[in-house]
Amino acid sequence: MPSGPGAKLTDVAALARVSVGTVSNVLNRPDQVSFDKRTRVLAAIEELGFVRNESARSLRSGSTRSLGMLVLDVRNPFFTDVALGAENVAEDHKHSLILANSAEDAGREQAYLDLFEQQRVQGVLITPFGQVLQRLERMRDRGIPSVLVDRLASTDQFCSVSVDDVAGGATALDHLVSVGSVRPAFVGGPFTLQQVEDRYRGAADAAARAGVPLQLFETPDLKFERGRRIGDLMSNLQSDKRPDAVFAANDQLALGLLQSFAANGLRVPEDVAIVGFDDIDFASQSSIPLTSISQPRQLIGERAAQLLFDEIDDEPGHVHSQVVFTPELVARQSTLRR
Amino acid sequence: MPSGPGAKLTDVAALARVSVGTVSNVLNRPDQVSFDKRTRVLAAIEELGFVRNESARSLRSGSTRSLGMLVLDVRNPFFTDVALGAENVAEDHKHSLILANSAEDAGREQAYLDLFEQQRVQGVLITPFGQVLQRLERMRDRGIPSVLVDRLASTDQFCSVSVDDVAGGATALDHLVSVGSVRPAFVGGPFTLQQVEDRYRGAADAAARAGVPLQLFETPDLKFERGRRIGDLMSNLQSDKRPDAVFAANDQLALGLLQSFAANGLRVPEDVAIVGFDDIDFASQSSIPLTSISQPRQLIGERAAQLLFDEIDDEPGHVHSQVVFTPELVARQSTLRR
DNA sequence: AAACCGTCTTGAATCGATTCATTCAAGAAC
DNA sequence: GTTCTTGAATGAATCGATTCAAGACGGTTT
Repeated sequence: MPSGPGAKLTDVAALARVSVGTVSNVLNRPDQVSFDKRTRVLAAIEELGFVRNESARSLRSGSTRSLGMLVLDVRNPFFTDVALGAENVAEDHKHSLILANSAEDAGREQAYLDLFEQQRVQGVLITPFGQVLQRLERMRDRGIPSVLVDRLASTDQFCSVSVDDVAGGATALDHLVSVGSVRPAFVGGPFTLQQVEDRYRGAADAAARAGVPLQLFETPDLKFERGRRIGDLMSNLQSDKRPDAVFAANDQLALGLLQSFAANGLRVPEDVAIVGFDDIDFASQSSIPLTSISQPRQLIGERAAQLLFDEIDDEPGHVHSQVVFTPELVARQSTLRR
Repeated sequence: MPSGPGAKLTDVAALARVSVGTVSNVLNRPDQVSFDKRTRVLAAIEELGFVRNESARSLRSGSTRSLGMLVLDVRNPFFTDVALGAENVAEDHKHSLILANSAEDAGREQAYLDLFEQQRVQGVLITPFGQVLQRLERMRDRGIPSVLVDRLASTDQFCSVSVDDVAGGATALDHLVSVGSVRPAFVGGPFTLQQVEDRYRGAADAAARAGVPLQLFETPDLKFERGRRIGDLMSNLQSDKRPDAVFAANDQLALGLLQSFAANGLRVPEDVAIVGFDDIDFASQSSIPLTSISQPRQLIGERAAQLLFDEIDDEPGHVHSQVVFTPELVARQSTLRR
């Protein structure tokens, strides 16, 4: 019968009639302890229901076993997929991942970075929202490195893992033109998000090359509901003014548009074709499956975590690297009439 | 210019020419410190870039400022919404929420509970997967209480926040019958998940009352891909054997079914009507919007966190309570022909 | 001037696991 | 029989913030 709360290392040592050092060794370097003492200690641990106090452990040893991850929006499946990839790598390194949500709010972002510093996490994976690069540099100088996720590092001060959003934007627009669009539009915002900016720029360049105009619908966020509203707005335009194809800055927006068009009696893709970005699972699961620009979501998380562990383990000799994946078009029904 | 890594409390005290106790007071009870010392201390903190060491803090004070939350599947938007609600309440209490993902794996579930114990979290929010109730009781006896989320506590040993899944199941089936189904089916599993079991039972009872048979398609999980496969399987049935309506145990399954039916040329709802469960955002955003049984997702998370804080704060006099929300039908196009 | 009071401030003791220099035992080498 | 070597075990010192009993200070009252 395990007993009450709060057995500590010394209690275990007393019960097993060994020193505290030996108990600690059983916990951390079990092969350096003789068989019979080891078994005695393990039995004592079991009997007392001893659970090691992580605070004491990391205070003394000076290092925690955790990473912090700060994403723009936990409700966006893109980010939970990235987080999943990162979590798997963290687990391999026997670290845990603390997942936090800045919710596109600069204040929350700062608050969570405070928290990560206080907790002395070993490193941070972050999709930045506000102006945090300076702060991240400072943290790195104090021993908490970070890796930028889904965002190319504009300096050589950080590792980053991202996709080539400009190329992705161009791919999307080329595709729309190739299925016959002559009045394409871009929907997305805010343009302070680098991802949005880049996707737009890629699309705008491609449109210029193709000799078609690109209409712009700027939005304050990238949520479903926003897509719905923009969709309603477009649906009310005269058909010769209405875009015949839309490139949305992410899939949530795109799905909102899709639903709005369906509700307003517009046919997709005949009246309006749609391309999204991210290729979240729900894109293909939608009953008019959505054409999207696919990012290797889990892989992004995995690589980011690997780079972070490189920097953590290897502090002095570490060279920052920028991993850039090329996103791929996945053409589905929302742009392809059958 | 903030200096190097690792300024500690004593450094701050030295620079501000006060004692460590005073610095600690500035941090924790600022109103008990005179104005000029307080400003001196704050200036020193600023100058040194001091960040308090949470490990040391919680070792000495004996308490952390964090909750653990363990969900079945972070990739399911239902759970991220619940987590969001919980996180907001945690934030109000100046606690942070450590979000972890058991991924419907009993081993991971145990591992994360180990972690939470070692970290001495103040409490745990959990959607149990394996047999963990005994363990949770033991943890509570040692001072780490937990609240069951999306799962009715079968004992009076815990607080819980859930919805009435039996009623929800009945509502779903009644609705299908009311729109004309005579050959409804239930899709879901594993039945070791209480939620699945209850939703099925409610539906089965309702079917019996209505005098229709209820076909059962049992699944090993509740993911999209599974729904797609079951959908393909159903689509290949002869039309007089094929269910004319499906109640899926959650929305991800339902959306998989929806997509499969569309791909196989079955019309929804004319050939097959579909009801899901959870009413995640993507349910309504699907281009044939999905009828679903709605749960107050964020509210579930909020109430669960509130109950947990009640128990944390109020340890001796705490009475466990079961909050049960009644889920609501949200009828959309997947069951209503226009 | 002594006694008293409330408000600030002080600093040594403390939380619990880890570390590491030191001790010990037993076998190997000479 | 003595000295070395090796592997295991020991336990006091340590990590950094918090706590709290005790002290300092300034002002009031008697």
